Amino acid sequence: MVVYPTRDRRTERREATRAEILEAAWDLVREQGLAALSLRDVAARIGMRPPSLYWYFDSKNAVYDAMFSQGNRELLERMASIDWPSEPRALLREIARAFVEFSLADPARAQLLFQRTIPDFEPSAESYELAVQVLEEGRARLATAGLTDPAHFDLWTALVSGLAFQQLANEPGGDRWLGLVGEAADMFANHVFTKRSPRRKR
Amino acid sequence: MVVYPTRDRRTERREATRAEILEAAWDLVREQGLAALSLRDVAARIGMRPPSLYWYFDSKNAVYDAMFSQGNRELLERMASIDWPSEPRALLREIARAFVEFSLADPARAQLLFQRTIPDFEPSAESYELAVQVLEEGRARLATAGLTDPAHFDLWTALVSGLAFQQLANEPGGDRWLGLVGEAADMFANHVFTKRSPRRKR
DNA sequence: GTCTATATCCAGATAGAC
DNA sequence: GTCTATCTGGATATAGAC
Repeated sequence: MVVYPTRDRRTERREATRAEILEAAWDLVREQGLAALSLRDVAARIGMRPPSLYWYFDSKNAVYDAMFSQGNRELLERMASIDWPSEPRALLREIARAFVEFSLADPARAQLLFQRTIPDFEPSAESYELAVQVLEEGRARLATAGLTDPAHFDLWTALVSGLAFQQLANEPGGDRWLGLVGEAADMFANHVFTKRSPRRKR
Repeated sequence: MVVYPTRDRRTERREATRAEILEAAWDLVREQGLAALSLRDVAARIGMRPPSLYWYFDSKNAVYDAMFSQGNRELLERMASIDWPSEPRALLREIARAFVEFSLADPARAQLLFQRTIPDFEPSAESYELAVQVLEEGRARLATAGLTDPAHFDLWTALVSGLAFQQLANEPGGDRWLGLVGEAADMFANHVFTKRSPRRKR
């Protein structure tokens, strides 16, 4: 009886090369901007000819798609690795800080994950699923602080992403908005946790 | 004695054609995305051959630059045309609403003005001056409500642009975040207008 | 002012040899 | 798996005729 190996060395090697291609692609978008990515440059960086990349990826957008899912996975891992405080206000501050720092750490990645700026690219269903998961876990984390109002969650994402993108657009590498994360989280906390006398509807 | 006309019809015609080119460029970026703009398409749309555009603009980035300054001028006009309430909280709500509506009205324009997403494009000194003016007038308007803390202004721009870009990125054409403008402005107002007992520094 | 013709370059993608 | 050769199309930009 023939015994087949359980590890598929060919598949492993293929995955390793795919990873190498993606690493080169990340380097390039970090250096030249997300939209400036070209398969020629990717191939050159890893010592390949451009057509060879097509053995690993069906198209340029497939590369973007893999980067998109990789970026979302990184965010999920990052969020899962943090020891979250249980006190609600502290929790909000930490979430905001984690998201803003994640964005500032790699502007091109943030652009790919959170903005719609590549003309033809739309994430595949599988990759999009990861983005949904990011959002759902964020929602769940806020729920542990007692925040379950969907509108409050939307307000929260606007506030936090606004800090990150203002920092990136107006002072990349600086900390003017990064330094406001704590104040912003407190402002939000005061808003959602403070019981006020009901006012007239707007 | 020869009398020269005071109106230069040639210059007027040239300016009219420049405006026509820009209008076509706006149409195209609205349809296909800001980054997808090509001079071929612009020329085709107005019944010209691509080289002819170079009589009106030095380069493609010069077209982007003209669009950038035009967009900022539109925002300045829009802001100048509004009859601002004097009551601070109402003022904040109106400013936020005006900015978000301006952004949603033309996503490509908002991308050009407020994000850094075109790899090679940087606004000229003159155009950048307009962007600075937009910011300074915003700062001045908040100052009329008694808000002069620079950090508060940064927090404000993060909050308001965050609403606009979350709307555009996640639900273009919808109103999930647009509908939060009033609540967001109130949250900010409560934050900056409420005197609290001083807390320890963070 | 607008054109034709062209230069130059770059892009994504495929065919098919090895 | 990776290559060479090539297709096809697109881009910005310039030269020079009209």
